[in-house]
Amino acid sequence: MAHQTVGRPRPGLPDDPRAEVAEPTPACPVEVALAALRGRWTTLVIRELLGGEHSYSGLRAALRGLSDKVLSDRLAHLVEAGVLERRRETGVPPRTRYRLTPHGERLGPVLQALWDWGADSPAAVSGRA
Amino acid sequence: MAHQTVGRPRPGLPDDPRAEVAEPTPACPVEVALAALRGRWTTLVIRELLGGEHSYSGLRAALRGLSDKVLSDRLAHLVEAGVLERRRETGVPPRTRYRLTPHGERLGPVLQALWDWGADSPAAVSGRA
DNA sequence: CTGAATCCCTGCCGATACTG
DNA sequence: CAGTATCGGCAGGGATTCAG
Repeated sequence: MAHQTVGRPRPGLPDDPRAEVAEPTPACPVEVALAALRGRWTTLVIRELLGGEHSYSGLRAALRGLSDKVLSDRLAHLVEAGVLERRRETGVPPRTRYRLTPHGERLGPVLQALWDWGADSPAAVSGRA
Repeated sequence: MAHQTVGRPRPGLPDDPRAEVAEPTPACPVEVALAALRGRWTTLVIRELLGGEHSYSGLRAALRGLSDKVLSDRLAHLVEAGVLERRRETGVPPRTRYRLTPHGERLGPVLQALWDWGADSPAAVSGRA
């Protein structure tokens, strides 16, 4: 009775053998998710794409301060993680469109959960330096 | 109609000014949450505490491979983030108990969301190297 | 327009040793 | 038992430059 936080029979933590890992391994789904979100600017890139697909320069325009290197790093990483889909428009001015995959769309609730927790955080409320 | 993923009127993304940040700033609740979870071993430490309070050595025993430095780093960081509470038992053998704060307990659903997404991830399913 | 290549600097993490 | 001190290696990230 002391802790039933994760004690529900959902396809999650308690019964799954991967929940017993004693080391940070890629086998743990939580690590997989955090690995996908890892890196500065990553969530902001996702947030832009949650609002609809964008071109490379569109993203760069929306996220000033983000260098080319980091942006292309993030995009490649997110494509690799199955979050984004890259579509090249082979025209005279080469265009590339980035959009969320269905799996990437499902990050919406995840980010929402992170948001809700963070918004409720004492650090966010009391403005602790 | 192209994207209603975050289009619900929950206390989250669309209407909140903090959702429009063009830079990774601590003002964004998502950043707050990810900052709390940041660092290797962090989620595993939290997982151990989700199963009930532990002593310092209890955590170290549960998480072999985790050095003292990193463990105390993580604990201090999580206390700072309002996730953990440290309670010193000033007895003859000095004991220190770590337990989740109510706010820390609320990380349960967050980790669940991360788990669910990661478990559904192509990288986890198809075992992509 | 869409990146890739390079350089440098910082911060994280692990190992070891030491203290109250 | 519960940490802190110190050091070194390595990866992440920013600015700039170059290429397709």
